[in-house]
Amino acid sequence: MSEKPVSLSDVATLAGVSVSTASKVLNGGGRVSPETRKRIEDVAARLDFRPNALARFFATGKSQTIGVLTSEAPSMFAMPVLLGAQSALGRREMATLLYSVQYDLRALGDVVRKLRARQVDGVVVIGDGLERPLHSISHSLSVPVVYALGVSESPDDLSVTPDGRMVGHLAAQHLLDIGRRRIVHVTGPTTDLAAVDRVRGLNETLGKAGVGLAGAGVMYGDWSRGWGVRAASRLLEGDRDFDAIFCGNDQIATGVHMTLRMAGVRIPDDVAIVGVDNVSSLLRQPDGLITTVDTNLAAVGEAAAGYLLGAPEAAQPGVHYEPCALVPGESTMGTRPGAAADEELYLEI
Amino acid sequence: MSEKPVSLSDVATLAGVSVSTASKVLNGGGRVSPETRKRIEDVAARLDFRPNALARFFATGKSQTIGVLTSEAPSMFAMPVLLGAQSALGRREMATLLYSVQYDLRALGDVVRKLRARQVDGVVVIGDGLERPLHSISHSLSVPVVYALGVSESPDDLSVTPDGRMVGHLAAQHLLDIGRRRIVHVTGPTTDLAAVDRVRGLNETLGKAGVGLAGAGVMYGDWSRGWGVRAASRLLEGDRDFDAIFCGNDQIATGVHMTLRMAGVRIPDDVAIVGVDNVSSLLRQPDGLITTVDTNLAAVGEAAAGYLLGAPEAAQPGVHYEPCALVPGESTMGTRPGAAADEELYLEI
DNA sequence: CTGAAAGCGCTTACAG
DNA sequence: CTGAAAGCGCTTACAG
Repeated sequence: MSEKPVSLSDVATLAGVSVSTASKVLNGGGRVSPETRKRIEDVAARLDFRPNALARFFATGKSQTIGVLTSEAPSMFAMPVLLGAQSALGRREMATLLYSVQYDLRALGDVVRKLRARQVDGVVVIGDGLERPLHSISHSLSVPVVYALGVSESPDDLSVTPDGRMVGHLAAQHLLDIGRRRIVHVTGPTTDLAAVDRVRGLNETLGKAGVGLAGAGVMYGDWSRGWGVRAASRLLEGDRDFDAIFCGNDQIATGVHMTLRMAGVRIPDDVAIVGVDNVSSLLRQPDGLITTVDTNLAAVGEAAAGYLLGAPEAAQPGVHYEPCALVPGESTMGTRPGAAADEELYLEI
Repeated sequence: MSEKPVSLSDVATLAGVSVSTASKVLNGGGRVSPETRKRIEDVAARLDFRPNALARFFATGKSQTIGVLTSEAPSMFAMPVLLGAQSALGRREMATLLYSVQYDLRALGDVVRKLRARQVDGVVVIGDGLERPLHSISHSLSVPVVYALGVSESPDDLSVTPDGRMVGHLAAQHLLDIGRRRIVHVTGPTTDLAAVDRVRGLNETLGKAGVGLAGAGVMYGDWSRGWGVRAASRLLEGDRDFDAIFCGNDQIATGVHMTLRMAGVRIPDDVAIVGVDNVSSLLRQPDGLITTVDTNLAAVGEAAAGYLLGAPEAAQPGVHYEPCALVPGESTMGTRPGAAADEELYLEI
């Protein structure tokens, strides 16, 4: 389909001016007479002139490109962050160069070389949560680097991550609001700072209300549905003195939900459940079954891109926390009247 | 911490040759005496010479970059495809330029301009399943375009997507293998080709075994957990003459699972359940609870990249189907002895 | 086997 | 307000 592309000098020639002047006009700047300007703009429009970005990058030494690093193992939580960042970058005419790497030093070294060779103007490193700090690559690049969905090992770096304490605050406040006072917490590994932050927020809000955690305290495990199943079984074997379970994520909440219902526990009447992550919505199949805290991952990505492009030297190093939001569902609010109309199809085949 | 970068002419000077010769050597080609070659390579290594990619792209007119388009709304299923493509591209020294767009014509027009301005050498369009055909942008680009996780509206385009019939085959065969004969199928909308393909595969394999679907046939609905809950409730209200449920995805399977267990149905003893997508593994929290068919999304992305780079004119237009794989879990195999050791921690706080 | 030279299409001081 | 010229760092026929 491509005719040979129109160049700046084509435009200049046809407009009867020099390339310098044409360049100046098309980049919006400089003192140029209105008539000349208009003539050039008209010709450019008529020829559908598209500047050769490769030539421009070369001439300016800037690629108008941001490198985005993501972990090779596909954690779906990185996706919204990635798209949030891409969207914010796109708005500023920046392109997104994606690299997926294993976060070991050797692979990182390779990718840093590639980023340098391509002269990226900045880098966003997307992590995989707070279980491990992210290797800092800032010292091996001369352009700004921001870390997202994870925290850099170096305190001199800027990291953006969901506000885990706020997750705990929102969940606790919601459960208090619906009158629950005997709350237990089932979550992931005690070594994962995401779990720890949520516990902290939970305790802060409960503490203010003069309420303590019910039962044996926090049940740490892993992040799987299977752990939710097992944790709920244990709770059922105990004194059953609880009216709400705050789960560290939606997978655990699903496991808990399955197990409690199987035991005849009514949800939310007997026990309310809150999860975290809003997974059903991430899967594009929102069902409102489980009340959850949405960690707003797109905003994390957008914020990271914003810090990168905004005023890199102005943004304070350290960890920036993005606010999250509670998404009410049936596991705390019950079924709303009128919901779940039976509009499905039955079909013989 | 960047010193001024080393240029090709620095290398040439220090090696006592011309830039032409240095260029030839460093690009691996040409007739050059072994001594000269070695001298240049040594100097390049010593100076840690990294060619300026921007200059090279400009000189050659090729950007060594592939544009990857993905839908703006973050469907997590696109993530593994994206990473698979990026990984295959990276292996060939190609970079991945990511654009997320709404798939409407106007937004597509904009992004096509950007892709052209940046002189991408090819494009992968990542779709969002088979519910709608993808707009074809091939005619507005002079470089090859491949469609993944979706099918282009144009039969002249090459599309790569998971093999939906094989999903049905595998699920059916697995259920037959474990002795089930009264199988029902609960799936998504009848308008979604992914659902339709799976139904077709299911019927083919059951047909060969002389088994028909149990009950009222295929239950079409949506892809949500909520639909799984409602479908299972209806089945429980019926004659209960079924010993297996093949669910169109894992969300539906989870809803079905919750509901059956709540009703005291034993899984898999009374009813076996199979889902699709291997979501728990995509979430990096595999739990083995539900037998599922993994659609191998990373392979879809890799295949798309492969067609793009391989021999674009050799690859036949049309739809290419990537094979998928069954991942057995407790919902058909029961708990394996020794599994689910109770290694979690209890912690007071 | 090696090198001088032109060229890729743009930007950017600088001079007029 | 406008233009001539140099330069960005590499590749690529071409001549020797």
